[in-house]
Amino acid sequence: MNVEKGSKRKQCILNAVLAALSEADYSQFTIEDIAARAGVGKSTIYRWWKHKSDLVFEAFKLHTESVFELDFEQSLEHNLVQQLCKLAVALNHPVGRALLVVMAEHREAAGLFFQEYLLPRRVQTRKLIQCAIERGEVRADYPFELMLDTLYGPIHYQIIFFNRMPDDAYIHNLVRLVIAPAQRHALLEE
Amino acid sequence: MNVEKGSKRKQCILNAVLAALSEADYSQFTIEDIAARAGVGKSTIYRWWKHKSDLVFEAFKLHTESVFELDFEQSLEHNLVQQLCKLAVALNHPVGRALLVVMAEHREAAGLFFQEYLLPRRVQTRKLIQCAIERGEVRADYPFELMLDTLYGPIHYQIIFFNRMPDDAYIHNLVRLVIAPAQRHALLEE
Amino acid sequence: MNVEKGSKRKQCILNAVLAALSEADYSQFTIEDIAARAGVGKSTIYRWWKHKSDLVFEAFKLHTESVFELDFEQSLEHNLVQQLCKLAVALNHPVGRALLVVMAEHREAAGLFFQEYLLPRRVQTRKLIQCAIERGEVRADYPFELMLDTLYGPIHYQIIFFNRMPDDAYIHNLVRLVIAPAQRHALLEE
Amino acid sequence: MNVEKGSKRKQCILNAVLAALSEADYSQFTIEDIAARAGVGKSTIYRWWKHKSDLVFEAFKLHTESVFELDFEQSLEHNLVQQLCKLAVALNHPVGRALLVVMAEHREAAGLFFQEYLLPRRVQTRKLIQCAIERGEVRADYPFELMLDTLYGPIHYQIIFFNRMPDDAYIHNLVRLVIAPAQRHALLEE
DNA sequence: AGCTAAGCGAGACGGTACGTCAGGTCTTGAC
DNA sequence: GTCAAGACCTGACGTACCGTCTCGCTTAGCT
Repeated sequence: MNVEKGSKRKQCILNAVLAALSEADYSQFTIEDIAARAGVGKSTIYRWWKHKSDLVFEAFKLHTESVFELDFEQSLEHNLVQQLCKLAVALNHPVGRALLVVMAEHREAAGLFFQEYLLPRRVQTRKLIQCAIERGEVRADYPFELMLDTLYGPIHYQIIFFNRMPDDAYIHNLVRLVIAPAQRHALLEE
Repeated sequence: MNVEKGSKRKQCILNAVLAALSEADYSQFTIEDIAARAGVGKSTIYRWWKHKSDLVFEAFKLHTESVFELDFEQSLEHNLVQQLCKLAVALNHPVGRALLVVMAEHREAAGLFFQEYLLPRRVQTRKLIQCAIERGEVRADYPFELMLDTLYGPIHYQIIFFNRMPDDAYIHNLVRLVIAPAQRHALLEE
Repeated sequence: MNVEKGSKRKQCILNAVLAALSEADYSQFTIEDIAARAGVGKSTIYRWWKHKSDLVFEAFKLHTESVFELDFEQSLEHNLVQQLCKLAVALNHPVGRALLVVMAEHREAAGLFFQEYLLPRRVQTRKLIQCAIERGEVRADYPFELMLDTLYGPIHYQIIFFNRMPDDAYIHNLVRLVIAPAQRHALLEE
Repeated sequence: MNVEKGSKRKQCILNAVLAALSEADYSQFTIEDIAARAGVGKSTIYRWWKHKSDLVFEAFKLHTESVFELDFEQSLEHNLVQQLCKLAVALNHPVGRALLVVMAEHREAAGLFFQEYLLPRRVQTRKLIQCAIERGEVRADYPFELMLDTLYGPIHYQIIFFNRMPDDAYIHNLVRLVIAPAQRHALLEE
């Protein structure tokens, strides 16, 4: 099929993107290099992706498909720790670093990507929280949106500013610190 | 004096940087434009700043001198709210946006800038916390480093990913949420 | 066709070179100006010509195609006068002046150009001399290589050092003076 | 004295020029390099020489003072051979090469230099010819100006175009070929 | 001997052109 | 008919020198 062929090519190009970003960071990432690696003409790339940034977005999606998977059977805390660990690894990986550059560079594109990809994942996490509430793990009247920012924010902050990937211990401490009040209040109010 | 003369020119160039970044974002920010705005040869810029990133760093410093001023007479909460508000404004300003791009792009340069400029400011905040401990505002045994990440992190996260400047209400809520446990414990332990 | 298309653009660039050199001398001759005149990017020029000198060489070839045409029906003297007259005009033209600068500046490139372009023309002149010998115009045992230097040399010398284009009278006298011995001996030996 | 001091400095600069041109050709010849070599500020150079070309002219004069010395006791032929040999060496030396570049580049400056320096030397040679005429070495009615061009021209021609320094044999043959008619005619008319 | 003014080194400065590079568009020939 | 290959225009990069200019520091010459 046409579609299949196209898909095959797209896949090939995205693999080249992942390979390129794994070898060097975003500053040496060029379309021409990707085309050469993929054995493809530049025009073929531009046929499907309007900008270099789109390539990075898509590569990041490919690279982080599993990061946002939740296990509704497990506790909220366990899920958050798992997710943040995977997120930290993903963001610290060259592909994630590239994503951060692109997000910082192209505000509108960043906004779109956030709306279309990251926000829905966050919605999933909200659903998880809802479950936790229903299971009595955390109290219901708590600013969970804000709480999520205090979880996701520090991960990004550490990577960009401290230039350091938060390790498991950091993330464990972070999660415990942040969800404690939501739990403690619950306990207190009992 | 030599110093004054040099400073005058440098000042002029940095003003051009601020002007340029105010009119358009970092992607249209070019050395040649800065040189033209400042009425200066390109070489004069390259004589003092090795990279475009250095220009941005310095412009950011200039632009945020007052952001990190603390008032040790006031409460910790008040200081944090004030500082985060000013930080949010500064980061959301084109100069701050440019800084974020540069930090994401140039890891090493970012590390240096963080060590030399941002970390010392954070040390000041730590001192403020020490005061607050001594004044009994907050308990002593609390992971304040981590707490600071949960304050600074969300501000950056909101700006980069939500593409939105946290407003005063957000920051008030954030600070209250984050320092509450440190205070509550203190109260509880009395 | 590819060739034609490329040729068209190359032609366009070479025309720009000729135009530029006609308006100002080699010292104001810049690649950027050529690119602008030809409505072409700089890189397009650099794709085909490694150095500015190559542009000048090629422009000179274009400009002097007819200079070295010989008429084997005519006498040696007549041919030499004709050729030297055309050569004088060509060298005195801005394009020729530029060639002289480039030849003086880039010895190796000059050597190549001489080998590949000027020497073959000189070989033609040698053939003409051979004809003249066979026709009895000049004697066979004469150092014609050296003689050619005493013809071409003064033309260049006048242009570079006297900054003056040799006129027809000068060239007539020169040729007569130089070939007389070759002829006279022939006569004497009869 | 002021003059002496200035002279000392000028000498020092000219030595630096000769040294620089001996090590690399004119294309790497920069004022800044000369200033550094001479341990002198750029402004000191520009105080005495308006342009880079003037430096080359003066260095060439310094370098060729002895080239144009004639020995009126010796025969015309001997003098010409000697002079042309020395000229060939001088022109082939980097300083001479630089002179050729500058002459080709700056027509007006070249004209001035020719008028003020080279032409007077040629006048000396004319005087020598006058002696030769009076001594009966050569006939009086001969186009000696043109003849001189056929001597000097080929030397320059060989150096610039053949990129080859004429050796003694070449020069001997050249001189003999060129002055033979002037001598032979003299003989014939006796 | 001390003082002042010229001369100087050092090198910053505004420019101009360089040659390179990559982005994103457009063309072409082969498959 | 599609697509790799790559030519093309654009525009910024960072570098190298130019010729001008300003700065203080010598240092000579006069008091």
